[in-house]
Amino acid sequence: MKLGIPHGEVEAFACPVTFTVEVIGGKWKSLILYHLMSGTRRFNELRRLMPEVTQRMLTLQLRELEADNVIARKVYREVPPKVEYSLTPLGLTLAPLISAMRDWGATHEHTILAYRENPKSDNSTDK
Amino acid sequence: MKLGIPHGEVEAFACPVTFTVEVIGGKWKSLILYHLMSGTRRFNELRRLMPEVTQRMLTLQLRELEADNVIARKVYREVPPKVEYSLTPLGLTLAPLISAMRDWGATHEHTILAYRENPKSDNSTDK
DNA sequence: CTGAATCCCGTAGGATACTG
DNA sequence: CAGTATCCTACGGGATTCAG
Repeated sequence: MKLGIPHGEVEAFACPVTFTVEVIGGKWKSLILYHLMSGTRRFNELRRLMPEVTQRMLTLQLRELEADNVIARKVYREVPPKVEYSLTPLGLTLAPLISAMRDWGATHEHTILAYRENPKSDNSTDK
Repeated sequence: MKLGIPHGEVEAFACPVTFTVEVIGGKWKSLILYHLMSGTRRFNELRRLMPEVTQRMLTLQLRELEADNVIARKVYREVPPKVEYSLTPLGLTLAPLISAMRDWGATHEHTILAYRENPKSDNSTDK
């Protein structure tokens, strides 16, 4: 995910939070990392785990994660081809974060979905 | 951030991770939450804390967070107007997550930026 | 001061087809 | 099997102006 930082500039980000968002902030990156937390996965394995992601987007996001050294891509020169993706040591350090995201979502998903359906209308207290 | 779920459908997401991404996955949402963790902030206060965010985007993302009951918006009917944003109890539960993002970024930012400049070229081990 | 309203654009992301 | 290669569109996001 590109931010407003000039290309090729090794410049400190305004805030570390912003940097983290840049690394795992893609639409599918967190989910990819989550599925890799349980072990090495082949390309089509990931596709099956995430049916909503198109093949193209999966490839792109995998490449971005690879470019940040968060995941490793290992190609087996066989027929048929085989490619395995796994977390790098750096990627492993993200595991607690991804787990926290999963836990938070599991805990509050229901409440938030309900709130969206029926938001509080009692702003009257302010008036 | 919209995902491929039909509007108005209170349907469980494929994975809680995806849901969390939807809530805090906007380009600036995590950063907004981070700044609200240190206390209530006025609109222009947030603008000053995040100069790269345009006024329009700040407003939009604040509204989305509000719609998910993650932040609260309190309007003081004065002249000049005054609006305060703060974390709701639900938003507070995100604090550990945001902190973890900040810590991770602070810890690994340098390494990753360096890696981007000079990625490993020794894929030769596989061949 | 805190927005809303417009206008505009780049690109993230989707659908589909083709390939080593 | 694991991708490219195109094509296309929606929306994220910027700049500017107007308003209560």
